[in-house]
Amino acid sequence: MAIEENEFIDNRLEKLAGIREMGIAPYPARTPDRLPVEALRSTGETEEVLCTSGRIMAKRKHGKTVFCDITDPTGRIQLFINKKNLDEAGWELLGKLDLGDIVWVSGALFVTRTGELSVRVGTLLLLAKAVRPMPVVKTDADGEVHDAVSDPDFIYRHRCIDLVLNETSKNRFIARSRIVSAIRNYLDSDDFLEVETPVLQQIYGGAAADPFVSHYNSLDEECYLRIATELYLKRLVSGGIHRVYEIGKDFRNEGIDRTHSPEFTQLEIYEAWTDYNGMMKRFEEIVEAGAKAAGVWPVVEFGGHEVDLTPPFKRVPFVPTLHEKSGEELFEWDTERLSALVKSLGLGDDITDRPTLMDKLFDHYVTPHLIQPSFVIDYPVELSPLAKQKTDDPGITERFEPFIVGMELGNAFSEQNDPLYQREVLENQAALSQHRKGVVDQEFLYALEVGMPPTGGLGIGVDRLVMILTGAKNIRDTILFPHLRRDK
RNA sequence: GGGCCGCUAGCUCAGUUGGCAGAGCAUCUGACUUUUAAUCAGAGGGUCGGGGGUUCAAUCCCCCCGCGGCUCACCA
Repeated sequence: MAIEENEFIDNRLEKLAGIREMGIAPYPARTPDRLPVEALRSTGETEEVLCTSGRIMAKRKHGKTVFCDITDPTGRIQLFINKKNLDEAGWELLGKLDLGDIVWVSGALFVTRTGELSVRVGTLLLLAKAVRPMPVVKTDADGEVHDAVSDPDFIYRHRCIDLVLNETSKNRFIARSRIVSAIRNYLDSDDFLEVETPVLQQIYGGAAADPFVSHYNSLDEECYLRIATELYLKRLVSGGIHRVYEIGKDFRNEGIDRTHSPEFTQLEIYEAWTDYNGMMKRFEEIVEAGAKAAGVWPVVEFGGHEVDLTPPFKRVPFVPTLHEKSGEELFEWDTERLSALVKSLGLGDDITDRPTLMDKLFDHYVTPHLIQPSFVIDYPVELSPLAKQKTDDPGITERFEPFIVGMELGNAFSEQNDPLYQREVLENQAALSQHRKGVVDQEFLYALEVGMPPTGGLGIGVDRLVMILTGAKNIRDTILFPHLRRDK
């Protein structure tokens, strides 16, 4: 398929041809020595000839003088290009340059009479000709941005333009990278081992979600993209890797919305000789490390809320809080009455599954109040098949979910390590499952049977944590290339 | 999947109670040797998301479809 034709591209292709006719290679392989733009700026006025390179973002022509603004990731600087300072070829080349082209320049630095530090360009080289125009965004003297590219579809499909034109977007992805580095650094320096477990799995588990299904051609076998790393990581704890974590993509073949992406980044950590209380501390410290890396420690603003990230986070017990916020002793109600209530609240019709009813009611009555960082603790056992029960109350599990600004950021528990109990729960669950009737991960149970020490486990939705720490309102704004329907 | 909103020039957006389609920026031509949303003079640029219907006439009204946004549902 040839490049599309339009007035702008045709015009640039003509200039490109003209440049080649001049004997200039428009896409040279090598960049002569250069300083980053910001390094040049911080040098200030000097007679010394310095070099830099960047993308032409603005061009103001004044006859025999042309001003250009060029940028690189470090900043922006003005070029002062005067016919008398350039050789003839350089001046001719300038006439064939457009906004978006990537150039290299050398020259002394001086301040113009309007006070702008500028490169008095003596040599001008083309490093890459842009044949497709980029939208032009201008900022006026008051700092007001005009014609910003804001169409989300355009931004998601053409992230390269978003990153060049939208500073907040670029900074958010830089922050994301630093947050993830800080988390790794925190865990690595506390003797955790980072591992990689299979993405393609024959038996998927560790969560309740529909998987993406694929196929091994050479084995002629169905396989699944993982929905969680949990079961593999616990096998490693059994194997004596007592502090272990993985950061990677999980895939869930379910709805896409503001807080759900079918392909998302999950951090799971497992630590022997501790329990869910230990995991609460880990979560608090991970948030602290991330917030410091993002430069929002200890208070971050999100959606009009001042969120205080200072530990300890509030502990919110599931059942008492549900009773308090709803004003009813819901846990004492029979299933029929709960179902009717859920229906009357418009949360779903004909739900007869007790755990699901409880979950919905909790989401309705409690979750919206969890603005400041909170751990919802002590979930009913029915909601938590992989968690250990409390010794003094087998109806409650040692489990928590962290919430910030009403958003669930993860899930953690004192891991169930009783192999007989775990087998029973998983087999019962599998018998009821629509997707994989009777399928139980025997290797996981094998590992528990061999013996797994008391262990705390914690999963964190990394994209959502990045949302909180960078103010992103949609999970897609934390993912460089979010999934979109085919563009037709 | 449901509801609501949107799709007009390369970009940001007006607009037409149904009657030859508009602006700013960008582009092209010209002027200009310290400008910075440069300025001035001129020019070009559109399948008004796609298809069907109603009508003398549809970008506008109706139906279907596509893509997107918000939201509800689903989602450990």
